[in-house]
Amino acid sequence: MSAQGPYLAEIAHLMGDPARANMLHALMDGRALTAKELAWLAGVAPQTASGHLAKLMQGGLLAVAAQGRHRYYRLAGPEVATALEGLMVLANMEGTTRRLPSRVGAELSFARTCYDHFAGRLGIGIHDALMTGGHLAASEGGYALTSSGKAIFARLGVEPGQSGKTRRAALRPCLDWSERRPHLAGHLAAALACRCFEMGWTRRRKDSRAVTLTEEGRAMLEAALPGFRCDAPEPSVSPLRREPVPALA
Amino acid sequence: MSAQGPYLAEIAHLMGDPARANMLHALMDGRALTAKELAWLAGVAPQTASGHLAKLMQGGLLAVAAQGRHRYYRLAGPEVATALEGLMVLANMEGTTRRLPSRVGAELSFARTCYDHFAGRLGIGIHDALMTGGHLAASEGGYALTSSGKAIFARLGVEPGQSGKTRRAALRPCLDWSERRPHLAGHLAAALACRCFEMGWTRRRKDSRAVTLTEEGRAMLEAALPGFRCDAPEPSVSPLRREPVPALA
DNA sequence: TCGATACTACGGCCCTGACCGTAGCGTCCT
DNA sequence: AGGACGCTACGGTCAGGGCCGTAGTATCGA
Repeated sequence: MSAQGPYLAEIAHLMGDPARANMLHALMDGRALTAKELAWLAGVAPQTASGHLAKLMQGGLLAVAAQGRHRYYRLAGPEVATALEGLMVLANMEGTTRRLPSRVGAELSFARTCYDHFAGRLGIGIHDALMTGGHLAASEGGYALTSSGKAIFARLGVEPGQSGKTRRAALRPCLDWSERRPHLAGHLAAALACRCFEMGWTRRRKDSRAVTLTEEGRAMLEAALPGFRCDAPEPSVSPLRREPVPALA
Repeated sequence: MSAQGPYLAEIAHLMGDPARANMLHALMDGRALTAKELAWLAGVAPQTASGHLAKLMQGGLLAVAAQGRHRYYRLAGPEVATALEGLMVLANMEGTTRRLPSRVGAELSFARTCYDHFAGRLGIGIHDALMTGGHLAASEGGYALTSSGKAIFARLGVEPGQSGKTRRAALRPCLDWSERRPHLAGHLAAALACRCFEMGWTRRRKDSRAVTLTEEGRAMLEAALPGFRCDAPEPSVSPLRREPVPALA
């Protein structure tokens, strides 16, 4: 039986505490945050957060970079984000009874970052436009760009460069937890997202993983990506800070 | 922030108990097991198992079918298996310190079922042969078969039938936790596995997710799938029942 | 050099939840 | 009908672990 169970439980147990889950969720946009920020986000005292972070480190889920008197924590790698996404798919689907889709922040389901790439309707719009345009080809473990796809990326300022014939696919589908359809992950997707932030086509919100698509960004994507569409986000009601809504009872 | 954290933690917490993790792991081959079998596999008394199963049901991770005085539990859906796979990737990778790959049962890493399709080197062999042969094309969220791919599946006795233009891809990559490379999932992969069991090309082990590739099965796959290769499993040392090896300290 | 800040280490409180005992209900076999 | 079996419900016990208090170490700014 290879004794997988216990290890599986070890990892899941680490993610199964509300405070730690909040921290991991906050880190899913790929940024690195300080212990204090994470403590605040998780809703616990810094001492408590420190203990949680130590456990997550020991479990190999986080990596840390000490910089002066700050310690910046980030997810240890894309596999961690992938695993979390898998759980979030369940968390959003489980028993139609609870968690109605409407509860998901409108901005968040419109566009957000997923570790290092775009998710939400923006991510899906990009995926679909490339797919229906025939710019994606099957490749080891995911997609590769066809020549027309490479041209599109080049036009957007992302050099598809071979990146050394790596094992992992440059692009791969990643199931979107809010839309329940795939968007694009992989290092080319990350490079595209990076380029979008760099050029001001998209902007990060301050205290959320939500992303804003600027007018210029929309124009650029529509020009470069025939068939791209991505309906505007509904006007937000309230930023809805933290203090999670009361559990289901 | 959309209060994802708490829900995420809820699901992860369910998976984070050793007994429950063992149950879920045992169900990952897609079969349905009775409460008593699961109790035995998890190493707890039936009363305890019953409680765990109720929790997993309420969490939406399991589905149950009552048949006479037995209750057959199974995973609620492929998403659950996917989420578990995501965690197992972490569990096998985490800190090179613990869990050396050698600990994974040789038979298990050679061939096993992953929910409803093949994983391990067998699954990867199929994936790679189709991929390098150019039998896969990119498709919404995964792969589709090219015409040559359809011919191969037809030759193996699997009718690729459109299955009604569903949203989900017929084939999609699924990261293999033992080999750390993708194998094929999706309903066509499931149909292929089903066909292989049906024809006696593969056989299930009794108390393990490991799968045996018969001589006939190997011959069939090599004949139908140009480029297919799948090295034999190392002779197993001992079946290594359960009683998980002592934790890392 | 001194204080402020960021973080971690330790200790004690307390609650969640895993466990199994007994008991009860429904189903199958003879 | 009677007994065996599969499963679940309930109650008591107990350990694991989350929480924050205080205290200690390292870094930055003046």
